[in-house]
Amino acid sequence: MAKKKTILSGVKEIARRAKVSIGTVDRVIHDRNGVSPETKKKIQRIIKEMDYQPNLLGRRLATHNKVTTFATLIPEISSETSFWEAPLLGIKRAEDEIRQYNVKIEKYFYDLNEKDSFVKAAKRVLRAKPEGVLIAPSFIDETIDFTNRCKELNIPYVFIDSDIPNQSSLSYIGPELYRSGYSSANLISYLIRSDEGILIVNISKQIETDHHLLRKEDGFRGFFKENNLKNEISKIDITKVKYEEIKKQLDTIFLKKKNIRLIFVTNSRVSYVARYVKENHKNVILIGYDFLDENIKYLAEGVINFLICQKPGEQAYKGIMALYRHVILKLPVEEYMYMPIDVIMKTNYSFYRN
Amino acid sequence: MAKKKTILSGVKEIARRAKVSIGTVDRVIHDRNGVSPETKKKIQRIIKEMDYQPNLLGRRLATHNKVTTFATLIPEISSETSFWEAPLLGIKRAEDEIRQYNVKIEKYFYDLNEKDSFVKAAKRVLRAKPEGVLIAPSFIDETIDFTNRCKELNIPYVFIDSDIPNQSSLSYIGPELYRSGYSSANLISYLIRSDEGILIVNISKQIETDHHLLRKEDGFRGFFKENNLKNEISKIDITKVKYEEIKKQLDTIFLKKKNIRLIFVTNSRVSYVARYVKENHKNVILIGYDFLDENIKYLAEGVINFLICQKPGEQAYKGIMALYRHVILKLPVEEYMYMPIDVIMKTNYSFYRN
DNA sequence: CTGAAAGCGCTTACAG
DNA sequence: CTGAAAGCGCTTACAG
Repeated sequence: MAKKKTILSGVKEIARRAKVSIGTVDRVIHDRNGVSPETKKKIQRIIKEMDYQPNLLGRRLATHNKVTTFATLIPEISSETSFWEAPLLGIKRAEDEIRQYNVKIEKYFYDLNEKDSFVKAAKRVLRAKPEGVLIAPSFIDETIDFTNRCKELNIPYVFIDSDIPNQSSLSYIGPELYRSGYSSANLISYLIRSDEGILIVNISKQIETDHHLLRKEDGFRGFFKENNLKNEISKIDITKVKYEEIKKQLDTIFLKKKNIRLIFVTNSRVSYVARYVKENHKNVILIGYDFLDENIKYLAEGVINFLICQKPGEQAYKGIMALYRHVILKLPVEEYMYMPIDVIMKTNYSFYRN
Repeated sequence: MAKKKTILSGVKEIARRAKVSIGTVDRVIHDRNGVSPETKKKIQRIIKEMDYQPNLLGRRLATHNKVTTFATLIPEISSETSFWEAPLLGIKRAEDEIRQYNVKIEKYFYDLNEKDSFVKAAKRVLRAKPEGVLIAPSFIDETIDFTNRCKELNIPYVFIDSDIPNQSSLSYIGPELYRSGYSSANLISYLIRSDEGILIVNISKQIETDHHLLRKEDGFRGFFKENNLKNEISKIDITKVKYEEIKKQLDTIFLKKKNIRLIFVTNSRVSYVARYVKENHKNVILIGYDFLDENIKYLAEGVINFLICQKPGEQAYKGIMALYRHVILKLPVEEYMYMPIDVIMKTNYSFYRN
């Protein structure tokens, strides 16, 4: 077969029509300097006419040697909760997928109980000068300091897990926390009678600053109020994440409130409460958050009845892919990607993808 | 900067080490004829040593002009149910994504109420000689006839929505139906007292052959039996998918069974029952399947309380991507991809991705 | 301001 | 049985 020069496409066809070289076409496509206004206009018109879409394969192949580095800044996996395992896996999954486009991901971690560790890790991130950052913003003020520096340095960043609004992040990928508590309340409204009591349990070393939990609690109470449900709602805040402490506080509240029929734990620490419920033979419905091994164990046993899950692995995966779309592909990225609010029971968890 | 010939990679590096041309390397990689056994062995050894992974970008770019055609064979969207809208959207989403690799998708449809329409559409698919087929196998025997022909012609196929085991399909992507009913029963067990009755409603023109519904019903009953739940379970099969007929049968059963507190509709036709419940002011909990506009409307109103959803759009999307992975990328494909069993309420449906 | 050439990693004829 | 060359669509120096 003789070479068919008849059907050109892409930059070549544009160049042919505009009677210029493909180099000039490339300059216009990327809005680089050094093209006369007339030539530029003509080429832009032709691009419009053809509805030209660049072939990403060609583009990526041609820029093959350019390494792009992203940084991630998330809590380390601790003995208190293995929650952050899933996001890390999501980051690695994204990394595997885009490695072939020469993207490297440098992972930085901080201790959820140490503000300082966040500040230090953030400094190291800045020193590395990545071309994009994924952040789980546990400490609001410190995060804002950090993202302000990113803005100065023109480094795009995405938030996962919880949002800090109005920080011009490229995207937020995670739960809508108010709605998450609201929806949990909806489920719970089916599980109790009007004369039965509810206990809300917040477990976190720094509850005052832990906006996650408070937003969820707000949503929870919002649903009950809006729907005029009159169940007695008690609540305890536990700031020492130790079983003995948790047991003490639960013992106290159970003594005071005899009608507690259901416990709602506002985060992944529900397994501590599960242990208590199991050891003390409490006949309660127990609902908590997150698909962790320790939680699934109690779910399978029937001690935890429902887990609300919001795909933390997917959040991180999508966060990296958003950076990739923005930085490499130069494609638009959704500003908010709210995760579904998933209801997990002992009979459907095996099909769940966290 | 002078050309760095120092660091070669990929086929070039293999060729350099083996002291052959890249053409010969290519022949070995694709197991084509015309390479002496010794050369072949040597090259294979080097490939192993280097842990060589082909660059898919380069590969796809080089084979850019080869058009691959897949066919899809699913029910058309009918006035009875808009269920098949989501899979069609999933197919289109996959098509958009792999269009740049020159994949075309030809879409064939059949009428769920007309076996013959399936047979005819299947014939047209075969005539088109696609390189892969996605099938929603509503009619078992007819599907087996069809897939047998595909096997003869070496055309790979995937099933979505419901499976026909042992038909050597490349993959099944859809619900595990027994487990789906089983899990629904688990949820329902929280919603009723032991003295309250349950009504199972199957709605389909051909219930005897509609393995979907029966498998779900089995799973449902299985849960109640295994957990020793004694609720009275009634059931009706409705084979005329018309509101008047459905109303008549529901009227009859409600007259006979005074303790019905919860209705479980085993497929997406739950909106018919919702209309009945609403118009007749029945005080029941209503649970059904699938994220359809007509169902969501009743969910938002509070007439339907829960919908079980299994991402039909995702099923079709993954089905096409499985064909793409197998046919184009020559990568392995999972034989079973079971969908999660999602619980949708009026408060979380807006975040759901079907 | 513009063009011609080389190259990204691979595949595809073609020649021998 | 093997090699040399052209090409996929794009980007990147370099020369003028």
